[in-house]
Amino acid sequence: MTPVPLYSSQELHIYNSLKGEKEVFTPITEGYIGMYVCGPTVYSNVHLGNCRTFISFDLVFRYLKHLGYKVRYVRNITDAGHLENDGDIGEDKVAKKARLEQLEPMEIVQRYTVDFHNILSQFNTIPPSIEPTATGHIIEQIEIIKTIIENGFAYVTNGSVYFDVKKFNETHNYGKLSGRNLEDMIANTRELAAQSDKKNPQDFALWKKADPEHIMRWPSPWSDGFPGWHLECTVMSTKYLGEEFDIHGGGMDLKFPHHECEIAQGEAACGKTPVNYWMHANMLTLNGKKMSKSTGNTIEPVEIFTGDTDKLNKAFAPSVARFFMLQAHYRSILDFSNNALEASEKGFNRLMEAIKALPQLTASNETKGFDIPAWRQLCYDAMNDDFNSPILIAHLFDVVKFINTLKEGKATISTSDLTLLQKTINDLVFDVLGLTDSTSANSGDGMTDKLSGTVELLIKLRAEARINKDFATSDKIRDELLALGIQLKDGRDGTGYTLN
RNA sequence: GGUGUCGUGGCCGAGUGGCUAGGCAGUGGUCUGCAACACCAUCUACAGCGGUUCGAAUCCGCUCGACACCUCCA
Repeated sequence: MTPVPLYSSQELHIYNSLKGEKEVFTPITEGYIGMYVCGPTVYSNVHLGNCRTFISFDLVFRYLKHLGYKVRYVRNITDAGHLENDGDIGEDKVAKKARLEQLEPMEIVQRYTVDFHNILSQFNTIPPSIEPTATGHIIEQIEIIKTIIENGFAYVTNGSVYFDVKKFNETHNYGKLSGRNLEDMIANTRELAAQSDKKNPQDFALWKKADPEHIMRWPSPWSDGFPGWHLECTVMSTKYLGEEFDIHGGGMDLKFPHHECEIAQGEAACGKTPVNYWMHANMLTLNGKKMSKSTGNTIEPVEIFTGDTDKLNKAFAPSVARFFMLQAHYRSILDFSNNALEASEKGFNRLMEAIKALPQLTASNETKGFDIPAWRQLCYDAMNDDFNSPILIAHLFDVVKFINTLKEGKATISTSDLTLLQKTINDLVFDVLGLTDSTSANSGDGMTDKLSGTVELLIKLRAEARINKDFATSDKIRDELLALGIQLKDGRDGTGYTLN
């Protein structure tokens, strides 16, 4: 009996949040994919939770490209801020921070955009094809508001423009993504919006008139003000990907109201539902609670890279943190902890050690002990099943064992299988998972020729001491090098070393 | 209050009706002057109660617990 995997073909299945189930992925235009992911609001340093989402979609982007699709990946920068309290004051987050620190708003935006790019680059994410900013698309936002008003789904009050959810719901379905229905939402509205400009509490702002002290503002037919948050994604996705596109991603916390509003805006403006496949990446938690800037329950990537935090016992390489995240499925909640990271680091190093041994392997006439083509298929089956990276990684560890038995000469591999193995590892570990070998000496504080020569000399001296049974000297060399972060490794063919 | 997700071995974390995921830790072994490192082997868990079924961690119901969204959030 041959086991029949869930998806035995090469067909890619994606869990579509809109349908609540996995579907075969079919792009609108064969061979091409339009993908939009909601980017960050650049008013503070990114925390690790933010990064998880972008790493999740980096995996998606990488795999789609690996499958041969031409992908246009659009990820915005929210630099106009959001309405902080949709309903009354309407304060812009970026502008608020600017006032507190006496900086220009765009200075804040610049600083945290640079930080965002820097951190994501350390996590080895591939930059999006287009990274548009909200402030760069004010004109387009104003234009689409006009269209929505013309189509009868928005109204103007005191210089602000609101989306008429109730009206929209008469002919469309507001709530189809998040599984809510408007009647329930109205029935469950707790507080009465007494002094609100809105007809209904569910209505959301498309344009907000700015208070006099509000710094970031633009002229519009309705008032000097600023666009509503939900609108920017609709405008930028439509502009660069069209009125209908393939994939829209974002954090689970954006499902409602943000993405629900995007659907409503798209349908109200264009008469079409904008997105075929909605994908939501789940949250990274710390101490069992969602990471969130506002509650202070966060850890910043820099703290992980330096180990300079009481939440960790040591520093961890970006690639280890990335590996840790990929060991969980993107739709699962993942809890961050020192213990979990340490476990991942050890597994990651074991994987990398096996991969480093690949070029030294010699091929034989036939493969014994492992079925490389079948293994490769299992790896792809895992990825085709809604980007199941943890299953892929489990399969990678199966091949690690095989590589180790090859190293010990207890198994053999044919030339063609060895080539296939090397290619598959290269494709999946480096191209798709986007891992990098952080343990090798090419990192910044790595070995210089002088230092490596010195270590080789010490190894030689230690070997002589051991031959003379002068273990006091040999142990001193070993222990003091270890204290410096250089670990000697005695093997059958002599002594090697690694940098810790 | 409404909506939804989830509860898996010491820890992390896959899996959705029968075929013991995987990683880490632990244990046993190989290697070693002793170690460390590395490698091999091993450890049979699915919140509780009831139901459906030949068979349930997986489906259904209830109970308990956790989390998320309903306000800015990745």
